[in-house]
Amino acid sequence: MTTRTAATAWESLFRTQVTLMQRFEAAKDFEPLSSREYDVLFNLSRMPDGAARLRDLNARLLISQPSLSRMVDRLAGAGLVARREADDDGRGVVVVLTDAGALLQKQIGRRHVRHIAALVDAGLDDDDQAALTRICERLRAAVSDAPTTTPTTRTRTELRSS
Amino acid sequence: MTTRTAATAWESLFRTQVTLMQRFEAAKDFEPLSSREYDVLFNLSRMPDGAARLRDLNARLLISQPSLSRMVDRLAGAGLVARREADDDGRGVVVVLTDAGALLQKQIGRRHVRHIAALVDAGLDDDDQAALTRICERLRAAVSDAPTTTPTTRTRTELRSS
DNA sequence: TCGATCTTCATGCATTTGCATGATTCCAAG
DNA sequence: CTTGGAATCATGCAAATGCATGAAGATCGA
Repeated sequence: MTTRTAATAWESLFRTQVTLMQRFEAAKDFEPLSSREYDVLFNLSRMPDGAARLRDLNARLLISQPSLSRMVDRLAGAGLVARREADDDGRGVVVVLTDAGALLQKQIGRRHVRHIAALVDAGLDDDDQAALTRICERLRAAVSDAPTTTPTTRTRTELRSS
Repeated sequence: MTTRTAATAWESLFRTQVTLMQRFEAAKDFEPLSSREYDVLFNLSRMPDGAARLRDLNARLLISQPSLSRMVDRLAGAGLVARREADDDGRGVVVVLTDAGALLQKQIGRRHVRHIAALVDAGLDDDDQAALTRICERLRAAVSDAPTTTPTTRTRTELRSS
């Protein structure tokens, strides 16, 4: 059955991500930031002007909207990003990478990329690396296009309440 | 340069994981648990007797040891796992899946696997799925074998302090 | 134009997490 | 056997996170 190979593929992908990320965390690749904070700066650095709407940033992260809102507050307090109001939408907030934020991202990024290469090169040859990229991009594109399934409302059981 | 393809491969892997996990979270696949709590039950379900040392469990998760210790407390309070003392190590704690925990894991797992298959099958054919599994396992094995790099002590900057 | 609904973001509050540290137990060198 | 250090887990406490909700602007049909 094909559902088994699909589940196995996802499990391999997920576990591999966990294993690699454990190494990055253990080596403190993202210091002096948390990995999530770095991810915000990294995503901003890939945007046209180092800027993105809060909502678009949130769409690329595994973090809730309120958490991102407050994380941006902290990053802004540290001078790594700046908040601006979107000129085309009165509700919108644009997060911009400051010079200091861009610099810090580059510094961390250089160090981090070296660590990535050390681990990935040790396990995969160039063909495997290219294949991995191609397959992941294909999967991600397919999922991004597909509509989000909204589940029927279920109750979140509180573990402590039993 | 090879460091670029390695970084690209990791970035693809990571972003794909984020995208898929966002879907799973949005669909509330793990209800009534959090994804992290489900991951604990899932990992236990794959162990010989549904049991594992706290430290071994921690080695498979992206969570700190104190957090896992307290999460196990909550899961035990909910009757999904039980704590036992390791018979061969006075310090050790063995976490065992209870019948209720095993049942809940299976229920969530069935639902979750269907969702996985729906997304993965939509983007990848069988060959790609098999290749993805093979490459990820190869990478994970290589990283698992490699020794952990211990960094020089760095200071964690508090964002709020500036 | 008006009103209903959706979208976007912020805030109150409880829960969860991580860091630093402490208490035990295990282990290995002498 | 003893002792110093490593390994394993728990706990105090501050910080970060998520959920529920609110405020305010945008959008769209009547």
